[in-house]
Amino acid sequence: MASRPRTGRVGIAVARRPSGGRRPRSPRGEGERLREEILRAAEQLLIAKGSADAVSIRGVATAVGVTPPSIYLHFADKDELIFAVCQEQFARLEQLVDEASVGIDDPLQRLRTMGETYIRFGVEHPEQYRILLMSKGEVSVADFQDGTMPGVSTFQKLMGAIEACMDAGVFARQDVFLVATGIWAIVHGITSMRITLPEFPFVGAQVLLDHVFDTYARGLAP
Amino acid sequence: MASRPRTGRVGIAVARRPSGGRRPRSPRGEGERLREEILRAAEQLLIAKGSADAVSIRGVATAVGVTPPSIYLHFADKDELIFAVCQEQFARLEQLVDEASVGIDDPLQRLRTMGETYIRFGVEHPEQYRILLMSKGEVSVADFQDGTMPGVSTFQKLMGAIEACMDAGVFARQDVFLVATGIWAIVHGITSMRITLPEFPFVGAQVLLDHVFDTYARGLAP
DNA sequence: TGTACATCAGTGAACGCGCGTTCACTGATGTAC
DNA sequence: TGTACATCAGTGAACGCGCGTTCACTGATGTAC
Repeated sequence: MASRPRTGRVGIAVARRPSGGRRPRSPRGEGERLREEILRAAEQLLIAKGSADAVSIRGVATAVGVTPPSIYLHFADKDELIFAVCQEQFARLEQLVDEASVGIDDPLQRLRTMGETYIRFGVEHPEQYRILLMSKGEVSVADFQDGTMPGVSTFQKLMGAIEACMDAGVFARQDVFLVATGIWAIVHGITSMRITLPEFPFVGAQVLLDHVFDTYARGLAP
Repeated sequence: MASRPRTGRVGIAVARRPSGGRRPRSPRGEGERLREEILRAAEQLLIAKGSADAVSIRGVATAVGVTPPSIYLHFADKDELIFAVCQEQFARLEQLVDEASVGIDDPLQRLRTMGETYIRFGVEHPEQYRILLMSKGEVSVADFQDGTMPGVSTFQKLMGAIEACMDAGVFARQDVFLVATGIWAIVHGITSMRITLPEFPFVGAQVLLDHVFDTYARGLAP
């Protein structure tokens, strides 16, 4: 069998300070600036490397232009840093989907747009999506149980759109939560398939999405 | 924020030789035995750890009862070993789905059974499934392009079942490949959702599967 | 106005660890003559 | 039948590396008296 690098992470060029030099110290009282810069660097590295394991404290520190111990001024340990990055990604996905659906009156069209936006986020940010919803342990729903479980508000918007479809007589009336869960599973399936096997859906991405959406909508019709 | 281990792999008890001691040397001419034992140990470790990164050559060697360099008698490097394990998992999934569908005459029922079997494999072997179809780079379709792309025969059986549904008048006649891709995306979505967010589908797993399948079948009906 | 002191935003060096991989070797078993 | 030799299935020790994390520190800036 021909052997190429697979597990190994090779040849990924990684962000460094443009200057290559050391970051100037924040003025007094603005130590929190560094926290932001660390988050940005960690996010970028996560995208470049594609797994939390492959992101190192040292790598993040170098990218920011600071020494490794400085990271610990703002995050208790590596886990807390990775977790913070993931939280931000969740928020971004939610915001995009929320924004996309406003102002669309046709409820079926609104539903379709939400799905398309979700899938586009996944395909355009595959590493973030992978960390968020295809990874093990790095971030789990349980981490959010106390307080703000992410996606709740978006999931509620999804249920709202479905209910609107029922009100409009486009969907038969049935358990909205069940329908929403099913639709999310489908949208997640398409997203995740396109991320893992980008070469696979020899049928075009849009063709597949339209087919699945139309078929499912037809199945949900009264 | 309360901090628990997330990224870190902790406290996973790992297989060792039952005896704890050293493995007896294979008799002459049967050096290939070790290859099998390495594969079994690597598979088990992959399941226990949940990522290829977390499986080490040294760990595999210890589990087998042999020294690390012995691994290199049978595999060129770590990537080749991980890849070989994944190949076996693919074959197992295929075989299960194939076996499950034989002898079921009702084409719609056959389709449903294939999907259920697929999902069950995923849920019961979450780490293998993750490596196979939710991971990055560890195994890619391209690796199989030369020769036997995995899943092809199973995908063809899926198309066969769909075509039978069309012949029986249960499905409207349309592009079989497109329908098969869509169904696979859906089944993959449910599987992957149940693996990543086992706590999520507060609706029961079977309820969700039935709902999605029935809805989709209805959408595909003439 | 001058100065001792506290605070802030970091640094430098080191810790112990596990990793993939290589290299020269060993000792049992079979084979040729 | 005896023995030199080849082969096979491994071993032991070491390589250089990058990792997360800790610890004592430094030097600039503000504040109290």
